[in-house]
Amino acid sequence: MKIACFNVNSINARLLNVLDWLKNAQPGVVCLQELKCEEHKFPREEIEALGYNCLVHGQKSYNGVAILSKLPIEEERRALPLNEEDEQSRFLEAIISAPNGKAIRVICVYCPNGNPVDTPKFDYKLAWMARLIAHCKNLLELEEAFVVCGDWNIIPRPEDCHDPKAWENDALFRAESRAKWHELLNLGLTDSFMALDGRAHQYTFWDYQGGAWPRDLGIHIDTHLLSPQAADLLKSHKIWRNEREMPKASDHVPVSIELAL
DNA sequence: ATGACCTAACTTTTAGGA
Repeated sequence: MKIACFNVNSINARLLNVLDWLKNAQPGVVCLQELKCEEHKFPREEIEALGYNCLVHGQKSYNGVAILSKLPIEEERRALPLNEEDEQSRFLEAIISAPNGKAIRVICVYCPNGNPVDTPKFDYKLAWMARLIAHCKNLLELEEAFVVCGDWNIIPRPEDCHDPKAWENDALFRAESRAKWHELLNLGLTDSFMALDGRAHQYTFWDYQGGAWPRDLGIHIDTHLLSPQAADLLKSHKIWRNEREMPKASDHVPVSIELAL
């Protein structure tokens, strides 16, 4: 089964791109970020028509996440524990039932950007990541298969961008942000990109400005983290780079993994 | 030429993105 993540930068502005990609890629599960709409404005009928059950955690204008699943899906939570009062829709966790009687937990994340770094936005980013780390630590104790995927808003390595110098004081590349990333991985999670590829300059986001796409000046910030039980099932990892070329493309491209499930 | 984008919103300007 294919599990994908895709920051769509408005689901309604991106609907035709998303529907085309779903038909082409045929993922079983998709975690969407940056819906930029409330649940009642989510294009549920069009997506359900392709065979997906939709869990939607929307928000007016900003943020917003969803999980689409061809298999039965049940919501677990729509906020990180101890963060239920968060006004920003950035988290959605569900249990997906496989036909063989097995189940997999899927967590969709849209981690905070955190810029500018000398403001409360950066503190919010780091505190949000700390809560996610605590939650993943608890989930790992269950010794079950789970996948956390989405837009991390963290550039893990210098080679995950074109010019590390240009990013050195940005919230996405600051030492504090990358330390949180390492802390999360060091719990015992597997980054599917690093496990199966790991090459330099394999970007998942290119800014709309400055000809970033034609010049290939991107950053690698979208990937999947897997519990050991999920990592045992990991077959492949793919960045759908060609999607960035499409008319009206999002600034992110879809990323998918194949699990033996 | 030192700029060049995109989106939602009580739209004619702003906030946010990364």
